[in-house]
Amino acid sequence: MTQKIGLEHLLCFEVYAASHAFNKLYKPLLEPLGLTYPQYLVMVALWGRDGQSVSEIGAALELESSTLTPLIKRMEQAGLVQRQRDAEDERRVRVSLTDRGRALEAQAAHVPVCAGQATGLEFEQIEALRQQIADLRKALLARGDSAC
Amino acid sequence: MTQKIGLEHLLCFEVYAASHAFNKLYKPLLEPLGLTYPQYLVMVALWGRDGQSVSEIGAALELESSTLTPLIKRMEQAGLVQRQRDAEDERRVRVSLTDRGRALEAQAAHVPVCAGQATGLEFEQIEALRQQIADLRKALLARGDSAC
DNA sequence: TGCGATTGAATCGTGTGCGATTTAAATTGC
DNA sequence: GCAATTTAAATCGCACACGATTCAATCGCA
Repeated sequence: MTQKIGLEHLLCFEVYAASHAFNKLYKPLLEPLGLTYPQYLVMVALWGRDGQSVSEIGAALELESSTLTPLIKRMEQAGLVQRQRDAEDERRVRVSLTDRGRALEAQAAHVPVCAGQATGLEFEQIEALRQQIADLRKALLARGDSAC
Repeated sequence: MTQKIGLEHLLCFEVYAASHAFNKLYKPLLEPLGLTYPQYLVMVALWGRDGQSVSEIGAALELESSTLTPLIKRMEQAGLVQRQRDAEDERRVRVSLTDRGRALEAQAAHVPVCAGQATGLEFEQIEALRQQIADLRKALLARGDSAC
């Protein structure tokens, strides 16, 4: 017979649980900044390049507009970003940082440092693991359609 | 200055995105079984040991009762499990498989095989990566409270 | 024995996530 | 130059996920 597989042997479950664990770790770090974890990722994207469109942010985060639109609207309500239609292409909505949003970058500088420490890993180990998971993610997305 | 960090260098983001990628991969595999991914995890737990309480399932999956209660109720509606108060301790709710729920195990046997193939990794590589992420998860949960 | 503390589920409110659909704007074909 | 198609956001419905709270059952201990 094929070996019965438990949760403790599923890579997918480990990734799922690790994702929740990161979320729990970030929550108290981001709460003082008034950010949720996905909102923090949007901020990281915008700190890297301001004025991206919703779909560009979606490409960077691998999220759909149906997820991002309400999320970004909440960030706009919080005064962190501004949304405006692109004059060149009225279909696009550009998201740009407010002064408050820009100022938050300095206040959030410690966040990735804290998170890195919490992993209990050295920088090189983190990077190596990150790369392995990045390769895994690419494989999953590529072979997702070719079923089995 | 401290190096500005982008999404492409954050381990947490990679895990977050990989979790979504797994979800996308599993969706078409589980759809024919009438299961969502978290529901599938509950089934795996119950196939391993039937009749667990909500909190035991929660411990295995690292989920709260506020997440599991409605999820399991949906599974009950679908006729996969049955919920009943424990006679020994009326606070506990035991979740047991129905015949249909038990029968689903055979129909789902290919799921982890398909997922394994989609990773593009050999069994030993999967297990090695799984172990690394398991260690990471434990570190994150352990150091979460000791802030920084 | 009795009662305060603890435990196990459930409930509630908020915030993701996504597939399907809709709407409006831009692009393509002919 | 205009109809058909494509593209970008937004909307809608559904299903997690969690913290805070509630409620009932059990436990602990004087």
